[in-house]
Amino acid sequence: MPATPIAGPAIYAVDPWVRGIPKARHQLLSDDERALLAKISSIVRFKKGETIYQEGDAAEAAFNIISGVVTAYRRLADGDHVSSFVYQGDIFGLSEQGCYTNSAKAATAVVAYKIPLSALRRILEQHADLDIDLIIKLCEGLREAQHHALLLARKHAATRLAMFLELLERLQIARGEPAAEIHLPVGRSSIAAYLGLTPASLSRALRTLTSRKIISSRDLRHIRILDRAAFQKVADTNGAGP
Amino acid sequence: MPATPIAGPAIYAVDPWVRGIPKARHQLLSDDERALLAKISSIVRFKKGETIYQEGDAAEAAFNIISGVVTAYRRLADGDHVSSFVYQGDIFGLSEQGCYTNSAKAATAVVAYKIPLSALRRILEQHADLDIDLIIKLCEGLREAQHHALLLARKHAATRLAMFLELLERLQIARGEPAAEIHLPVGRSSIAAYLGLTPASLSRALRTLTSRKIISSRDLRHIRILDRAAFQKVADTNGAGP
DNA sequence: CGTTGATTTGACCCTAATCAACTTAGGTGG
DNA sequence: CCACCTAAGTTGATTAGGGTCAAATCAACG
Repeated sequence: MPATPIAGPAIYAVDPWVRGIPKARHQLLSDDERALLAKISSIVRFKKGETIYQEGDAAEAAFNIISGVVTAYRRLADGDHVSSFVYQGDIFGLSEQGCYTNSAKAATAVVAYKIPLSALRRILEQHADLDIDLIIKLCEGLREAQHHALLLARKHAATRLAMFLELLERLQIARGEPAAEIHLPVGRSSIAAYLGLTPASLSRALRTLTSRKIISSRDLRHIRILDRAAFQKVADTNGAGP
Repeated sequence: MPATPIAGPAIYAVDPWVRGIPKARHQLLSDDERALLAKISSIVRFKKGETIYQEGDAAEAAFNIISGVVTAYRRLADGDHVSSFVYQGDIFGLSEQGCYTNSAKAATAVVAYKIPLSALRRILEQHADLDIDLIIKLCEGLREAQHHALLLARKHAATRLAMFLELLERLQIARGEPAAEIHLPVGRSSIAAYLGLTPASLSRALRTLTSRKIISSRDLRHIRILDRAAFQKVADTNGAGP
């Protein structure tokens, strides 16, 4: 046996009830619970760009990401809308009446636990602790979706972009990664689809912040915040700065 | 004893797992569960316009609406953003780390169960059935928040408005109310804040649909869809019709 | 019946969409 | 390892649509 075997599914979240260090994310599942879930799940791998499931497909399983990033999106007549970027320790594969409500594709190479819903339901009926963990995680998902809506309600492209970068940075910190630089998990068009902008507008917003020396980008996937105060102002207010 | 005493909190939702009649909403709680919850809750009343709690307040209780409509919103530097309209059978009062993440005010006169979180947590640890009901309801809330984000990502005011009316109609049907006419629970400015528009733009969007004979409004709170096909086209596509 | 706040309308401005041309990045095969 | 090829991203010119601010109308309430 290896020294650190994979213990089983892991759910990371901020506790909705307990007061603690701001945004302290922790592992919700105990070792026993992880082992329990491991017994009913299988490990699956997806190549970058691969479709995991599509909106409307019969939902047989939920997924828990071990590594990589998944894009959850909906296909519309006029292009895609990205609902969320799903990271390690997150869950995806929500269903409504037995069908997935959105599509999912691997934004990077992905390794995940695949948890059949039938088995999951059985376990949830038995183990109240597990239910509570799931409730906590769902609360977090709900808050994130509401944050997304808040972002989309902002009227200026630069504000939306700044809020998004702020979000990525927060997630990075919560994951314990270095946060000097913000890492973009996906390409421009996916970000634009998340922000409700066209790629062209996103590009311009990026240019605006860059030329104002508020941010700088090392390459297409790495952004650094140079002027925190100005950045915050763009993220918070709608009006353009002086 | 009256013939139909108030049985206790009620949660209505669409089951995420079981396939059934499209969008069939039903009562999740059994009589026993409702009685159990009733024991720890109190009934509270709010006058129209009254603030129920504010973002950042210490969260001591969740609420379950018996009658009336509540507006959940966030206060921003440049006006309010409405996250959701909460109806009978819904729950509100989500928290993060012991604090409410948004504000809530009564859009109409409201009667609700107030459920202390401490007692709720205790019950949830015991009763796995109840947890599952809550999970189902949270899934529904998540889907709704994602739908809201989808709506806000649409670029045309008329499209957002149509999607919103569609939503209200769907909810009305789910509640078993007559759906010949769509009832708006709140005033224009709240709707605008939900749609990410200014009241002026909302007014114009309304006018556009009205003058194209797609909808008509009896008064400020009642709208009727005249041309279903055209309406659907506005809601679905982004491009303007001929 | 008047007062107050909400809603509609108008004139103008400004931002992001559009469409298209151009450039860059990244992957492929020689 | 480099040249090529394709998809992705950027940039420019133009336009449509919503924001803004202000005035006028309407509704609700006392």
